[in-house]
Amino acid sequence: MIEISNAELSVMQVLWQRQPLSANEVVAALGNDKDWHEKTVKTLLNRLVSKGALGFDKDGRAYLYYPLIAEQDYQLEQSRSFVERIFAGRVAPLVAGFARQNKLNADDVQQLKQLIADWEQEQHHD
Amino acid sequence: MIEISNAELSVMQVLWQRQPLSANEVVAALGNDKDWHEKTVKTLLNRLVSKGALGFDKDGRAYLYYPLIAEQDYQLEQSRSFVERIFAGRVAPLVAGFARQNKLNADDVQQLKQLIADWEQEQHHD
DNA sequence: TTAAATGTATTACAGATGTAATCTATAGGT
DNA sequence: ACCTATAGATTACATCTGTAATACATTTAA
Repeated sequence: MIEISNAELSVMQVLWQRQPLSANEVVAALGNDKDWHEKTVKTLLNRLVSKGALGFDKDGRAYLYYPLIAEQDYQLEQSRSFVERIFAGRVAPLVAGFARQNKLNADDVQQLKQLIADWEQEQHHD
Repeated sequence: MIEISNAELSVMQVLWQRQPLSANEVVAALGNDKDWHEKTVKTLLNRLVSKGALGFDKDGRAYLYYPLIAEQDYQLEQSRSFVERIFAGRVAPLVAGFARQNKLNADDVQQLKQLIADWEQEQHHD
């Protein structure tokens, strides 16, 4: 399993949004949120390539980077391991925490209801 | 915010289960799951005390350790920051991932339905 | 054609973390 | 009253991470 650090994740998220991007484009995209030196971003790109999380094509002397792992796969694996570690594998208590803190909005609830409906539908299928 | 590392978390979880415990009792409790040297566990206890995550009372030359932060508070904060980082703050997509992977069981769904019912109830009382 | 600019690669360095070993003080046995 | 076993404190050390600076190569402007 490829380990992606917090800072590296921000870089991945830029490239999951739009790809491929040159290093400078990544720097620019991060500029809004992060106050990182250009050199820092280049280091992160480099480490992500070493780890096998990013690939690149050459465009003259510059590289165009793109993700080698899908955001959804990453999200699934991270969710699984987080819920395992913190909630002994059960997701409901996590949602309960959000509910208790009024962190659920109508959209969330709507989506959860739909998920439940789908799940129950699935149970009936033979 | 106190940062608790992965290894340290396992120690906290033992003490959230039962408290207070001597270092040796913690070592014993961890013995089932982890293959850690006694010295390693002592180091983790020490770091957790330094970080303010554990306190202790003296019992002769030994210490009896107990958590200074509540498991529920820790879970809430970790959930919040995880969902923020990975899912832009919305919890429903996380649950959707579990659903897609058939990681929801009837209990989970039952609890989610209850949460939703409570939430909707709450919306009504002005 | 040569020098400057710019892109990537390499090196840097402090703090956190995993994983202990060693040091020091003292409770308890003889 | 001592000695020894043991508990906690301190030190160790490699790797990962955040955060760059410097080195090196090569495109391109003059």
